[in-house]
Amino acid sequence: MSMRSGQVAERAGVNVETLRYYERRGLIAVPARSTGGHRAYSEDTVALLRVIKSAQRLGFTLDEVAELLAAGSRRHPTPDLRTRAVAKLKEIEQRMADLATIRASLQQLVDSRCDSLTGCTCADCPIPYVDLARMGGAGTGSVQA
Amino acid sequence: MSMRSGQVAERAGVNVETLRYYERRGLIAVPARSTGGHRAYSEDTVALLRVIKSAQRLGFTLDEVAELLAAGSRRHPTPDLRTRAVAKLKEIEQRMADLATIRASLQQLVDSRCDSLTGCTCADCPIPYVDLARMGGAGTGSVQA
DNA sequence: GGTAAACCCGTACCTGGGTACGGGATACAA
DNA sequence: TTGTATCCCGTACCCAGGTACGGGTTTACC
Repeated sequence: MSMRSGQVAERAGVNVETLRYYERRGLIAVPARSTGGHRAYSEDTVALLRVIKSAQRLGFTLDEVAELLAAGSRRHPTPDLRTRAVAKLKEIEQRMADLATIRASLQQLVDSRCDSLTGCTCADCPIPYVDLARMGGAGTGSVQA
Repeated sequence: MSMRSGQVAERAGVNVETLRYYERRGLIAVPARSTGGHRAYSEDTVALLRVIKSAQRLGFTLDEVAELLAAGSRRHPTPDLRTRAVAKLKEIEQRMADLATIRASLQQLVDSRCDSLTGCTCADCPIPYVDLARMGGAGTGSVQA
């Protein structure tokens, strides 16, 4: 019982084009074809797509997901997922720390009653001094579905 | 005492190309030109660039910075900056909350001793169920210098 | 057997914030 | 005056993760 791309896409909640894109990226296997050339997917593909989306929501990039999938398909897998999850956890925490710094600066700006980026007349204006250590680091960090 | 683009860029810690880019985007004024056509900037430009970079570090996009600058240059400015800062604060907090959710899921994954995205044999495997409410929302949220 | 929906392919486009390139002109010092 | 450092301009490219387009098949249903 094979499924066509549209069905798979709908059931996994992704765009049809995304299937082709993932195929190109090596995230999903090249599927069998009908006599006419249409892709014929197995049920597993839907589950795999859900796993990929889950991993993305956890903050893994598609490259990382591809590696994890490849590692998982080898027998006697290294404890790669755990290792990477721990590393990712650190990344996430760093990003949260950066956001906390930004939040503090913004809060200061609000408290000080600034009303203009340039000609602000408030005493103790924080704007020129906003200076976060270590910015420009790792992660642009899109984390979305 | 006007400065050339290279000097301004160096003093503000940005690339020369970035000056042209900001000019195109309307973030900095179109500068005067020398007889030969070279841009002649005033001292203020350096300060403005620093302000722009500060605002970026606070999480504002260049479009938002442009609007804030435009609003600030009108006399009797509305308390626009404060208003937007408050809104941005909410955005930042939402992003932090999302990251906290991700962190919790990752932590669960680590704790449950998962070792494969697909064929994980651990009891209580969280991977297929990672499901963050409200993802896919507002912010890709690059926050960098 | 007709027709409409779904599928095929390659390729271009999108967002955001820049950076790089190439060929030509200018500025400044020796 | 000549060298060379800097600047000019338009345009293309970079990252990630897709999405859209257009023209041509195939499948499914009546």
